Amino acid sequence: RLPEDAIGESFGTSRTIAREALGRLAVEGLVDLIPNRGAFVAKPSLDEGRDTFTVRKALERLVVEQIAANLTPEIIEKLNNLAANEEALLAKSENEAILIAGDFHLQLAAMTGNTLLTRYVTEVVSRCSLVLAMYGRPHSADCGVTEHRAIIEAMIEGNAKRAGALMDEHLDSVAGRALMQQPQTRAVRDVLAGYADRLNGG
Amino acid sequence: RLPEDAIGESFGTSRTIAREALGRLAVEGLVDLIPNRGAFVAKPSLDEGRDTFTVRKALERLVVEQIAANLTPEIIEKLNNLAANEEALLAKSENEAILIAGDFHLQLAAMTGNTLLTRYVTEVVSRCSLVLAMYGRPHSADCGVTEHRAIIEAMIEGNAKRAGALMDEHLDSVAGRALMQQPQTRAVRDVLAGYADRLNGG
DNA sequence: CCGGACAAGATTGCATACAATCCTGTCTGC
DNA sequence: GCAGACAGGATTGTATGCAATCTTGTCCGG
Repeated sequence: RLPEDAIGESFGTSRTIAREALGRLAVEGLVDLIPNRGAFVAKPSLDEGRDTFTVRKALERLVVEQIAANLTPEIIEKLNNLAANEEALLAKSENEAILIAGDFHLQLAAMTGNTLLTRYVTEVVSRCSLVLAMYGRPHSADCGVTEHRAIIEAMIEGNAKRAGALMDEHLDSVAGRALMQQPQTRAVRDVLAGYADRLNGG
Repeated sequence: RLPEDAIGESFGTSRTIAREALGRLAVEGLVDLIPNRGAFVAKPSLDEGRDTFTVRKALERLVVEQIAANLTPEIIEKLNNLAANEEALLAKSENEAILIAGDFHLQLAAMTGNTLLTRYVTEVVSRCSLVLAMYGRPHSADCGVTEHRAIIEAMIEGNAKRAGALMDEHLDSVAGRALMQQPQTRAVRDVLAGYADRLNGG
């Protein structure tokens, strides 16, 4: 549970701002907003999780296709930097791998220059992170660096189709590791998550 | 311009609600919200318009592919009803053609059962309507009924690829009629739109 | 011992009040 | 005649107060 008073007070502001923030998080799908009940951390079902990944695949496929189709020298340089940066960061601290991996997808989206597309990708990436946090096993959210590298190379070649296919594959593998496998353990995790929520909330 | 007071009063409510509504419209891209300045009807640039259509194409392609890939008897019936309804309504009143055509795309999205996808499609359809209203010539927003019919048939056949391609084509033709042609008349329309806004606002 | 009604507390929904910011028109000085 | 400063008005940003709704704990009746 996320009462408005508590949020506002913890941020040194009033309920108005907290309310607004919760509203935004609600449209982003990170919190559920129940009328006259309040805000709760979103608890997407497994089906909703899959739906999110479905949309994400379509959007990110568009991202890489757009980039590959509109190559400029600056874009190519950015892509190379992206790959180098990622490897460097990942070698340094393995703990923040999830955040770094998410950033890769976000920066890719930003490279399209398409504001709406960037916003949507940002949203689905957040949602997917939440889904993975709920249903994924440890490390299942890791984006393989080699997969990223392959996608980048395909884009630099200008091979939009291949880049799109690779991104699709990549997201499938991330989602698959978390959402498709071991359907019987899901129920257990669901129950556990439910208890955790109740403990956390009340 | 859209002052909060006026909106609230016109709806018989206070600024709080009006403000919230404007916030929602802002995330939907229908109004621009400028800090300390207020809300204005969104005036997307032509590039933003094209970006919107780009995203829309990817999303609606996903919609028809999803439907074609998960056919059930109920879905097929709905699709047939959709086609029949559209023809009937369109024959009756030509004036509301734009709204009816938009509804077609929305109902299609809803059929996927994917909440997030439905929300995104709803958003991009709204945005595209705005773009067409700004830059399109009269009737350029008409969705060809025959094109809709063709898409439906492809879906019923279970031919996801063909349905996707047809939808792509369809949206290209709608966008193309409005956004690509006659780049020199664009400037004129821009100026006119600017004047219209100023007259309307103040 | 258990189920339902009821009251107290808590929390949201909405309206309003005050402060901060910005725009507009005017006035002065050059 | 014009640029810049300034005051007035308007509008947004935020906080707070009150009513409505929901939850929870308690008490009574069966």
